[in-house]
Amino acid sequence: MEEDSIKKKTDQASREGRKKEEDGLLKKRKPEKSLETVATEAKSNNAPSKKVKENNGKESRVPNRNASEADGEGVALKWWEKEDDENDDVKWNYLEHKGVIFPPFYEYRKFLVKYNGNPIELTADQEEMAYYWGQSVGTDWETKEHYRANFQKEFTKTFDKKLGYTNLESFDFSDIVNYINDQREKKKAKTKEEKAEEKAKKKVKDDYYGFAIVDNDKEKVGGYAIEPPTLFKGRGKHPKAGFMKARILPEDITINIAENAPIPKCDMPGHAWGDIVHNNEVTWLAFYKDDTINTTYKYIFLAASSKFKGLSDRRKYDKARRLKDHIEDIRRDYRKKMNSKDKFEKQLGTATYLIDVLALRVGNEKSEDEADTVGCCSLRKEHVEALADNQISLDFLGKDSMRYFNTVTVDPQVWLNIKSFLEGKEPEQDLFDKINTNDLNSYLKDMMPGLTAKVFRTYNASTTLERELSKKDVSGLEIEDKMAWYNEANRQVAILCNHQKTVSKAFDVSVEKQKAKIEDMRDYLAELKSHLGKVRKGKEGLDEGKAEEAAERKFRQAGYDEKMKPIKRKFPNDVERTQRYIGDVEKKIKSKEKELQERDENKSIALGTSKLNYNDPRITVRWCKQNEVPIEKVFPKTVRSKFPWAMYSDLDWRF
DNA sequence: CTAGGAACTTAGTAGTAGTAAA
DNA sequence: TTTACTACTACTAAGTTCCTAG
Repeated sequence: MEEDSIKKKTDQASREGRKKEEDGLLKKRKPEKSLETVATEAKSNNAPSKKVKENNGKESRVPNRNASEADGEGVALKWWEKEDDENDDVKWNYLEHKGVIFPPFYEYRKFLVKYNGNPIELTADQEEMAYYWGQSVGTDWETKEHYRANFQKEFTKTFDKKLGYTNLESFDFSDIVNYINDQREKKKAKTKEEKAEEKAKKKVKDDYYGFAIVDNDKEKVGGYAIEPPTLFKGRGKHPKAGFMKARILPEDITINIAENAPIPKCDMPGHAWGDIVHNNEVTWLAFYKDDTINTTYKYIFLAASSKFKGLSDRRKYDKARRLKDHIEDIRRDYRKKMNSKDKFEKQLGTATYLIDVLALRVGNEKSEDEADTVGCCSLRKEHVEALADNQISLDFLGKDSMRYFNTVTVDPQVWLNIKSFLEGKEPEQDLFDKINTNDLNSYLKDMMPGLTAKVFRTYNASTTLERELSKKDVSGLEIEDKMAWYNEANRQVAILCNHQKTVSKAFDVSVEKQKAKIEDMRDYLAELKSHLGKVRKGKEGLDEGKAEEAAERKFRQAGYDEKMKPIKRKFPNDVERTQRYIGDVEKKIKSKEKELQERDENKSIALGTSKLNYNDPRITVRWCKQNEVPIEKVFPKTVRSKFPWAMYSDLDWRF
């Protein structure tokens, strides 16, 4: 079941590819079922090996193969081994799945809730809301002003005005909060057996809901669970954070299946799907619209490992690669525009420059009901400053309200343009007042078919990764150093794209501990050296117990608890071994320091986003092959399962 | 030509599972 | 074996893009 080495896969793939060409078998081969396939299907009851009658009398189809398996077992023909005809208005000819699963209803427990110290009665709906508030107590959400205010508004308006229950602070939800905390404790205290049992239950659900049949393939479904109602937790200062997110019922759901596929069973008694459609020009399996928090569309799609996702992902990267052939032209062109007398052109050129050079997002308009975040086209004067020496400073909240804060030297013409665009404007006025995202994308389309602003992020990310990786020949290095180098290149991409994560609360504490431990190792090193001197002179060496006691005392004085133990002391009574120990400890200190430094550099940078969405995986695969780094060292399981199509790229592949 | 509907990609966080260190 | 920390995954929010209707 373990994945083969990449090399083996490549050989196999190219062999098969060649064979097919020779045989003229590029056309769809009738897939034969291998023994393995049959065995797998028999083992997992997810594959409908018997024809099952569903409620509309249609029969479930038996998939020929499991398309989500990338390990080569029992798969007759994989989509990435076929030519991409690019023409896929029709996404499927057959689609069958089990629909979605709903969260349990709220259980009305009649908790004791007080207002100004007096017990009050809550209806089931009120209690449910209060319960969701209780879930926020003790988290950061509890103290967020807008979240509090919105919840207060929405919750208090459910009461009769005459009661005067208007103030969130005056409510006492401790009964609810205690219950929630109890439940959390219980969850933590679960035994191995209980956990295993839960896991088994989850697997049964996964086996049932987690797969769809698309044409002849069995495909993995993405998230099929309907989001439970709760208080909306929008990022940043979202105007609607703290409001109730509605409970979704089957009537809200539209199911998309083939006409001749069985209608999935609705798991909520007394309810029925809102609609059944047979739209084979889209890839979604189910969808609903939620109007409680603005208007949001939610979809059930296939998982990232599916053909639908993989094919469009590969197209995305290939489009970004195509940009390579146009980039010089485009850069020349937008620079020309930057110099134009026409203000529209001037802004178009300047904005394109920022998107290309700083990897900014295009920045569509947003409504009043969303968090105030911006991208390139929606930058306002207050976000931009023209400094001396052709430098500009950008400071704004981007997607997910992540701060983009950067001071860069730009092209002199860009600097002049920005300065002029800023002139005479109020802080809240748009930097680019003559253009919008539509103009920008139309311009890009003219320069290259299919080109849009986001392609630049993919292009620049992948280009950066490839360039950074090639800056050093790592072939002779230890595997850890190779990985460190890969991560360093990955880091450069993450910085370019401004992919951040919040530093965990425990981070500083754990860094302090690490430092103290390194300090302790240094002490030990000094002790070893002094011990060496003594042994050389034939004198009695240091005492291990005493040294450890002293180190222990030092830790306690610094306030560390009992669990924090100093490094084990060993003072051998011969020169040779002592010297070896010295070498060992020195090495250990160095590696720990390096580790610490890396942790610090990475503490607020998220590498995963670029790995999953921006870096053409074939760059990584090639680099790994070239440097004999097993792919699983840099691509965790989920990443590998997303990119089966990339595993075959060989040594001369270039982005 | 604009607003907003529809479909799809990209994003960070919380919590859990896995693993290394002690 | 326990603890401490890291790595992953699940979840769901927040973008982009394309399109259509008014």
